[in-house]
Amino acid sequence: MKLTPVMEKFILHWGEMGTRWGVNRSVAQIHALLLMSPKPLNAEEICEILSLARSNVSNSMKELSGWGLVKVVHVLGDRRDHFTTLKDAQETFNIIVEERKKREIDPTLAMLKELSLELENDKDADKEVKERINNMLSFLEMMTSWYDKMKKLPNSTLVTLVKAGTTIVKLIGKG
Amino acid sequence: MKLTPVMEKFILHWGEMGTRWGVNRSVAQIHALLLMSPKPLNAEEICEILSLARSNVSNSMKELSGWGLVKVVHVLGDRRDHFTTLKDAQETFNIIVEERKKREIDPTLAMLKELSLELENDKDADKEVKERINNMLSFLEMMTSWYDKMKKLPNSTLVTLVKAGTTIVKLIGKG
DNA sequence: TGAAAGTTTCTCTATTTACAGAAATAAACG
DNA sequence: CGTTTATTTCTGTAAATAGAGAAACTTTCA
Repeated sequence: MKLTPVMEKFILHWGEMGTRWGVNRSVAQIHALLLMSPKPLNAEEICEILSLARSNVSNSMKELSGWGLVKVVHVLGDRRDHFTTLKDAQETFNIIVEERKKREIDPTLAMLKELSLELENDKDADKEVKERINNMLSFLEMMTSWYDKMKKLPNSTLVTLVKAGTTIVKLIGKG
Repeated sequence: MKLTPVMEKFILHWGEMGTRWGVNRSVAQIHALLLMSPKPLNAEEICEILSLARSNVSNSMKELSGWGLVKVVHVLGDRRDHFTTLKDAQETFNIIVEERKKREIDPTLAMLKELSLELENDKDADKEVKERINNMLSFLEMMTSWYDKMKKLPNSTLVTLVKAGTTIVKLIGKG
């Protein structure tokens, strides 16, 4: 497959952003390539197109699978694995948000719960500290329980809700 | 200042998570320390408590200022800078989300706009690619414009909205 | 204005992470 | 079953990042 200039720009950008999103350049570039590719690609093709080592592609595929972002498919008469990724922006976004929550929020939530419990049975504990820990904990709990509800909704409902954003605020009344 | 076991746990955890959140351990530890500290701390105190080099603290303070997470205050009769951070979870969260959006979303939004424009004036461009770029672009635009509206609301309204999450869905009707 | 106190910038090293290439393993087919 | 093809794991090196300590610079006050 030959990359068009647009594809190349897209892949390079995605690769650079990858580091900010918590994955390395290779992983993000491969994801970008699969997003652009009209058909599933095998590992060898990915190596060639992106000039990456075979092992690097292998490991990156594993990481992308860990994120749930790539699927392995097979082509008739070819025993090699071929890889695709979801092409829908919203689905992709949902997955990334979910995974990042797991990695970036859940451990902190667990830690806060633990500390909150410890502080409860601690008569000498500083009142201010107790208060702040509990403030963080209850804020995060509120946000995550809201998120859990939202993610159960079908995407179409979410779109409706998001588009209705301003209307909702008016309905509920400010404050 | 002497750290209690709870504070220490909190600081160490925050430090570890920092790397996942896109800041280094020192920066995250300092932020955690300021979150727990009952009073503003000067650089020297931070060095001692966290066993960090003076220069490291200085650079970290600069980074935290860049995030808008710390404020410099002065104590009467002391010429040294003293540092505090917002103690409210929601405010802190708002700032972090805003900053991460700037770093993690905005550049991609700009890139997609650019590519979308290029593709528009390109008769030979692959139709599929065009479609995917535009799908991503319009999804991100929808999300960010929703976010821009939400962030204008006072926190209390946001809390109401989040708490009313389920009710809203029922009001709007599924789909 | 110069000594002291405070802060920042610079330089060098240690640590971590990324990634290529080789070796090892596993699967498929004749 | 051995040979070919595909994939993964291992090992070493390069690159990036973090962070200590020294040097340079700035501010404050006597």
